Amino acid sequence: MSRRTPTLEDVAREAGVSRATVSRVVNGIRNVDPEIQEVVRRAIERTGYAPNRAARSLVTRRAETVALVVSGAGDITDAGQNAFATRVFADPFFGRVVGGIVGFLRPRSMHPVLMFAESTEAREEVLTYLRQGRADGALVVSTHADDPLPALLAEARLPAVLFARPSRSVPLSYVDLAHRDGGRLAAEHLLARGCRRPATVCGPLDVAASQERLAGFRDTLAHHGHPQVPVAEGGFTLDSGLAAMSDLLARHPDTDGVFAANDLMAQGACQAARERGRRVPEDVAVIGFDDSSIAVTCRPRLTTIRQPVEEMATEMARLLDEHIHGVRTEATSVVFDPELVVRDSA
Amino acid sequence: MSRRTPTLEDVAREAGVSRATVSRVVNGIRNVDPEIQEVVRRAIERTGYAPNRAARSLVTRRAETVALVVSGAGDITDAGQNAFATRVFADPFFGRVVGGIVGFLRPRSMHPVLMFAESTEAREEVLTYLRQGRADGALVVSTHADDPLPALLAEARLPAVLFARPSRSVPLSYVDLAHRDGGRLAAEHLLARGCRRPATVCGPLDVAASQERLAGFRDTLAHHGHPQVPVAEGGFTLDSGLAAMSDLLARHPDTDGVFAANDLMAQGACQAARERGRRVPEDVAVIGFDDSSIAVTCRPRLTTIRQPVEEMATEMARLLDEHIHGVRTEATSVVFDPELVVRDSA
DNA sequence: ATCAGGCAATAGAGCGCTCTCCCGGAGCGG
DNA sequence: CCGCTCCGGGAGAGCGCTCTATTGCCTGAT
Repeated sequence: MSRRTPTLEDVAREAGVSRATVSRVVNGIRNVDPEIQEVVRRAIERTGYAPNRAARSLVTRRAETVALVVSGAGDITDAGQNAFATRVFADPFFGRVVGGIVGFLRPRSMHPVLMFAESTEAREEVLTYLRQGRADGALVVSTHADDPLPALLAEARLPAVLFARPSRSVPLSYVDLAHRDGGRLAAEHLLARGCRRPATVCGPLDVAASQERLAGFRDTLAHHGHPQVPVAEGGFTLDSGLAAMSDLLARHPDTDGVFAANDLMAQGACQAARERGRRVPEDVAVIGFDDSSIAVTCRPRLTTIRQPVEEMATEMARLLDEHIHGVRTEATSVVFDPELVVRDSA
Repeated sequence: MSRRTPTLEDVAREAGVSRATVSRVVNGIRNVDPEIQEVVRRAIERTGYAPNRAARSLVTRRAETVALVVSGAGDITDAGQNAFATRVFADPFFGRVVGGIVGFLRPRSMHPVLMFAESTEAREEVLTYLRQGRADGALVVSTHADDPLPALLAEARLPAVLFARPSRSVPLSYVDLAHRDGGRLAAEHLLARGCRRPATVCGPLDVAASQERLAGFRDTLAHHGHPQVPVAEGGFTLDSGLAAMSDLLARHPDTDGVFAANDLMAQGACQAARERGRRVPEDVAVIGFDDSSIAVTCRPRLTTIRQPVEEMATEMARLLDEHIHGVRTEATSVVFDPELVVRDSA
């Protein structure tokens, strides 16, 4: 009737075997007599034994945990800490990332530790966390280019995998999308629908993905007789998309097709178009990017370029797992293909 | 030039003191000669020492980690695992919860482990995780009433705090909102605007919060001469809100004010109203609940009942911390007050 | 009968840390 | 000058687990 939690020792005594034998049964390794196995299993049941992870980690040098780091650039004030978290998850994109990661980790009984790294101290804390062995590696999703975290991780030789290619080359594995192809698909679709005056609400140009999407869009249009394409830069938020679209329509009232670099901005663009008396898609076609949940919930439903975020996130987790277990040693990149999803907005 | 990570022993040797002294400096306990403190600190710096958490946890019996469990009822298939995660985070509500929790944990150098418990095995895993001492306690956010997890946690005497009062009484602390007052505020606002035919798109009626919001709304209207109020039940999603509103308008075309039990459904209700040729708020006023990010991003911007989710989440973390450290032993509830936020939709 | 070889199970040495107990010296009142 | 307290510091016993080395036993070849 002791209150303390049972240990291997207790189970061993209960089963009348040694600690080592119980350990083998628990970890399912080496040959253990099936009969004894059963005895041990019953003893475990009876005592309600659960192996102490700290003790195990101490000797295996594995935490069986990975950190999921949402990383920003710059140095936000202390007050902005939880605002950052709120803002990050306001974008359905991260939910999909989490979903994909959990999909891989879970069957392995692992769970991600959620960390935010938008300040220098926060980044330092991530490094410390990993160095202390509380997590075996990090999955990093940067919200901004010029995120210093990847370089810090690489320098400290800590296992990590990034979502998207870092702006400065860093010897870490990453998964990415062929953004340029996404821009191309958007351009081709607008042209196919007969748009004469295409334009784009691009993402922040300090983000590589934005540049690529824009480049793919522009290049394709240039090949089809549109050397100049009106561009307005947004910040991947609904508001910024709305503003950029207003700006675009003010400067080029005859715009009849717009490629927005993500769905949130596409939604904003639709609202701006409506506010200025344009019908979507009749007067102006709008095409988004990501195929996030809002693409189907907003009206009109968005035609968009699908980014297989879940699969990409799953691949991240797989790569990290391989790095942690030493199966993979070289930094690797895996690039996914975008896909056009036609709905109502274009 | 050894490759293995430095231990206390190494630092002690480097500083010319004992292991115990270094430990004291690291943990900042007891009086250590300032001079020696400085010597040790420099040794730590030089060796790049980071205390091994597994070893520390082993002796302190603390993981300094809490689990953030998003729990659902029922028994979803394996394939639905990451879909569940994706869906959960599609609701901006959870981002706010995460933000509030992180806001409390972070200054304490703690980080939440994200877990999903929508199946029996997943729930078992949460219990095992805690029993193994990988986390010191759980913060539970249930998506459905009749979630069996709280009872399991209480039975296992594991520290846990819930978001929202559990449907069946369970001896665990929780934070909640005065939902009834929220319903009352919504009713009063609609009446104040001069609505004659109020109705409501309520939430799933197996959720206590939905019932309370509905009750508060109904009671208040009854007091003001509206004994019968049309009700359509939704599922807290945009689609369900849209469908419920369509239904409502079909059955009661003269409806001129609607209280939707969350913002997502309010947004759906606005879309349904528009599809049926009603202007919002001129023809029909719509009032939401939560004051989530979509309340300000959707058009028209939603008048809504604010739920201070971040503060509630912070309080959850605080309560759990107190339970873990034995400062608080009795299960406690903290109830927050809702607040009317007037924007454009009503 | 002897002994190599293989397999099941045990013994016991740590993993890196905390913390209690102990010791030596300084400070101080009697 | 003695003995007491106080305080800074060290020694060492674990925390609960894994894993290597080892023992004991049985089989089968010599």
